[in-house]
Amino acid sequence: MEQMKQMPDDLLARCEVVCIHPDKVARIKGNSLNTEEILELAEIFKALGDGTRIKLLHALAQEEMCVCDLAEVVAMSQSLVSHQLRVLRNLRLVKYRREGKMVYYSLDDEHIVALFTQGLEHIRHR
Amino acid sequence: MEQMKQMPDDLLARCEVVCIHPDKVARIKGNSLNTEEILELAEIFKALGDGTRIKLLHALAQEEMCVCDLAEVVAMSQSLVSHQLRVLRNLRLVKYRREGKMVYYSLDDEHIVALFTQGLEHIRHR
DNA sequence: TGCATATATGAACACATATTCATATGTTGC
DNA sequence: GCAACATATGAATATGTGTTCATATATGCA
Repeated sequence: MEQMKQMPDDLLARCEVVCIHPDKVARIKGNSLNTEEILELAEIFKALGDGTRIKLLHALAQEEMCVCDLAEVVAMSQSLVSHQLRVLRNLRLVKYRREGKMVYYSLDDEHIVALFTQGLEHIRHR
Repeated sequence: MEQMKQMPDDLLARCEVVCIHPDKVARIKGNSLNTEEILELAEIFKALGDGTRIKLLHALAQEEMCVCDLAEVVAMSQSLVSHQLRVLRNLRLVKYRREGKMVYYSLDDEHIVALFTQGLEHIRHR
């Protein structure tokens, strides 16, 4: 802490460890994802990063289902299922249609199944 | 709440909304992932569900890099990068090798790149 | 209209987690 | 040994998020 006080101002301004390979760093930096892509990617993966939502998506990957059936399948409360379906809905991972009192959900994106499969491959091969 | 008190005990024991399509529910339930698979899948996707880790992985997808260079590339502190690299290490998504004072990280799994690509495809096609 | 059912949602809580700060560990060279 | 550097890590904090509870909305039926 006291050594910080002795550093010149320009070094203080940088406030970071020195980089070792400036050329490599510049090259990789030039090929980085833009902010929007990073945020969207993180959102998608975050949505898949929860056991309850994985169960829901895996069920819906097989068949369209109504909310109360989904609740039974994943053995959780209707309220929780509804909340999580909204998360998936907002990310357009699932779509829904109303039929009388019931609402039927299904997958809205073929890529999701592909991500699932790839993820399963991953954990099964090591 | 008072209506709960009036319900017969067996209904209270179920304590859930009635399921509408028992046959369908049974079928989907029979084809569900096991607990361990769900947990592992969630862990992997959770690791990918963070902007900082996405940046790190995307950089490592191009080239092996040492920690201080990674910190410079993602424009974050060395401490944070180290913490996040540990997360990726524990999940065996990255591996490392020591060379003198420096530690070089690289991807430990080809599937990760595939997941990345698939995710990018997803957000770019809609 | 009123009641029952199916779903959605706001609020609250508990828990996880990303980030920062300070410091420890490990390596090189003197 | 010591000093400088690269990395790792524990503690603290702040923010996010999964779950529950109560309640609201919407549809169908008598």
